[in-house]
Amino acid sequence: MSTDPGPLLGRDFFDRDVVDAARALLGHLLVVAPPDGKAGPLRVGRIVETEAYRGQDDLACHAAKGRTARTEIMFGPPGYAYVYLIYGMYDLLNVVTGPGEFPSAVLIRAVDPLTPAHLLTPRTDGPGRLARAFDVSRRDNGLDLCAGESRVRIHRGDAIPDLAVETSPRIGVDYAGAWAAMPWRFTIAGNRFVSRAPKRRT
DNA sequence: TAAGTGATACGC
DNA sequence: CGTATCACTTAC
Repeated sequence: MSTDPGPLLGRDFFDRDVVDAARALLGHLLVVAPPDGKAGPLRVGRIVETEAYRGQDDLACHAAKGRTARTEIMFGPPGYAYVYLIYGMYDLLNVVTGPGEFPSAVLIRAVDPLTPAHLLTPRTDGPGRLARAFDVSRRDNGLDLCAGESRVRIHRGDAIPDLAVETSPRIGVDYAGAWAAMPWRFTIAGNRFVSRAPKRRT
């Protein structure tokens, strides 16, 4: 039923500083096939909101805890999925980036769905809703997003001009001190699927 | 505005 | 072992 989403992004795309990668991911396509044994449409969404989490010094980044079972994937090569559970309910999808094995990842916070809306149950604005709508969960942790046979992949989409990109502080990381102020959230200005930033805690 | 949910990391 | 915390969302 669906059209071919186009070429995959190669490993070299993700092999760069995470802040650059978070910016560059805007406009590209998250493509997710149904899990083995499950029916459903091919889900495709244009990435409209991302956040960068950068290394062990960044107190908002899970890698600040060091190399643990959970963060291990971030200490590996770029282009792999880092999926974890938050608040006991929501799976969040990240893409491991570089340079090299520098521990960092981009959180995909929202997509503009290209798959017809009536085929997607919930909304795709916000990282928890997105993972739920696209049926991404911890079982996908460690998947190679650059491999055509992977269930979860990222395909080339349209480039977004700098004028259409806004930056802001990351959401929900006020515990991270000065790191919370870094403008490492990237959004496509005015897109209706960008999540609404909740009021910051004090 | 608050509560829900369970893995994780850390202290004992 | 116990428990505080959490890159969120939804219902009151």
